[in-house]
Amino acid sequence: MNDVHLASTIAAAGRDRKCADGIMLETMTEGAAMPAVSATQGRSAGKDPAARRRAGRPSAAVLDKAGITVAALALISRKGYDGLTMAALARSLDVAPSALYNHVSSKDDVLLLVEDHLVEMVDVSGFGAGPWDAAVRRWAWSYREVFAQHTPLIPIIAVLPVANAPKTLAMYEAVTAGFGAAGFPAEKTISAIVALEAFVFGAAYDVTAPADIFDAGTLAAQTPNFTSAVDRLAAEQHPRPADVAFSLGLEALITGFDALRNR
Amino acid sequence: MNDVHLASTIAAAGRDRKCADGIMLETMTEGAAMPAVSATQGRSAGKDPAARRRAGRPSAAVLDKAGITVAALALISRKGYDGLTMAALARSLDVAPSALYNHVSSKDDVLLLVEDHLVEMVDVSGFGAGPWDAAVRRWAWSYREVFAQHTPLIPIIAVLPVANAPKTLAMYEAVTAGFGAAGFPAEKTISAIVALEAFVFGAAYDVTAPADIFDAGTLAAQTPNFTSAVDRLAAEQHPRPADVAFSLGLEALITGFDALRNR
DNA sequence: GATGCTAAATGAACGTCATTCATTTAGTGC
DNA sequence: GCACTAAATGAATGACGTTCATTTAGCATC
Repeated sequence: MNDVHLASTIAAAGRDRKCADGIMLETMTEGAAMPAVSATQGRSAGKDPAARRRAGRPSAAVLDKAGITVAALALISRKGYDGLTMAALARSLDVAPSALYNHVSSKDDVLLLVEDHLVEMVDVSGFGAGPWDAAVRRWAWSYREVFAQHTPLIPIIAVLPVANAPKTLAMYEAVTAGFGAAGFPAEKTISAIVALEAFVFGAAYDVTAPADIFDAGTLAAQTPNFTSAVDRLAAEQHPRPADVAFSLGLEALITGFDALRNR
Repeated sequence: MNDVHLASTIAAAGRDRKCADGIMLETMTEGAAMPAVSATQGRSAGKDPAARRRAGRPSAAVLDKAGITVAALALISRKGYDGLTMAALARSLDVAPSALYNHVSSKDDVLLLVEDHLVEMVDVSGFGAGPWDAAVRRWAWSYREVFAQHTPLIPIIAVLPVANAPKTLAMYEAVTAGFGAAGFPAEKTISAIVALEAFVFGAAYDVTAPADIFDAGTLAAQTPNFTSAVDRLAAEQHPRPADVAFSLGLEALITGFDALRNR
């Protein structure tokens, strides 16, 4: 009964990784590194579970954090978060499950890598160019869009110390700078961002909710006000009701916070 | 690394259950029913795991949904959500784990029972008495307070069809009625409630976040704006920073929605 | 009053999953 | 050449949710 997410086009867009974070240094030692790298990315449907490579340290490292992150993302978009098991992840990388633990300390650590990768897709380009309210609007919509496809990460990111996620920290820096440049009072900036983020996370869940979530069923007779209000909303025929609620709340927050700025 | 919740005084308040839902009819047949009932409520730290009762249907039913709900709540406040396993729940009720499945269909079903019980503690008493904004304020604060202690339920309640949770539906009815009585446009009511709820759920996570969540650590030098803003907030010495963000966002939402009312 | 039906318990077993540990092998620094 | 560490395999472990066969109790029906 846990949430199964369909393949998301957004997640598939995260294919363009530059050159990893650090570890890639060892690839210069010998030419045998190349096939190892292609194995990390290309051979996802290898038929032999783990029969070719014998025990012991291989000449070129098979795994690194960047490769694990990409494989996890691909697995999630193919099978959803229920399909993301350490065994499945290992199989998609053509290694034994225990090999993963040389690079990550736990499954939560994998989720953290995924989270920090996804944050890069959040659009902060509006800050520093154009008006403040448009920047907030663009940021919030894209933020919600990304995590609506990855709601199982929300409980993690919501309480995650930023020191553990450099890309997430970079996003906060960009947003904070944008608030400051727009004349937002410094002592209220973090609180405002936290409030906007809380709204974004909660709204991300709404996107994935079933269409009939507000159908009271047999109890409709006992909830006349609620049922009537649901009908009134349905009569408006919005393609995505969650968008209406998100827009309504976001505009209220933007208007309210806008009034706090000095200019 | 999953969330461990400390014992909450709120959860302990759910002790007063009336008399179960239905099944209690059979207790009139014989006097042996009494010890069985006291076993459900009183003997929580029974030393014998399940040795006294022999196989087969007992004279008086040992389990019912209300008893399972209360036991789950007690277990959660003692051991947190990590401690809520079907085996532990069964042990606290002095039954075999498989016996639970005669009354609930899955562990998620147990969580749904808990959720619907907790919603009763949300304060909707402001609606129908006093001004609209005060009612929303009281509702939102109490809603956040309850679920801050039960964040693992948020992914469930956020996408839960209301027909499956009668108490939750009752809450929506009360809030919707309050909005209508205050002149809120009917076609926007559900969207406004959904937006407020999204904010509440997201904010509930913030309450449980570690105090040093915004400590950038070694990366502080690369994030001057963010680090400075964090320091400015810290200088204000608020006892609970999450409350400041919640208040800031909630007041903006209330103000924004207030402007939509007809009066 | 025997017979069947269903509800509600036990106890054994299963399958999945994250994680650990001993072992093997490859490269690096002294 | 030698110790040390990194990175892989493979086997094993321990939870945990769930299912299934079995047993027993009460109720309804003929």
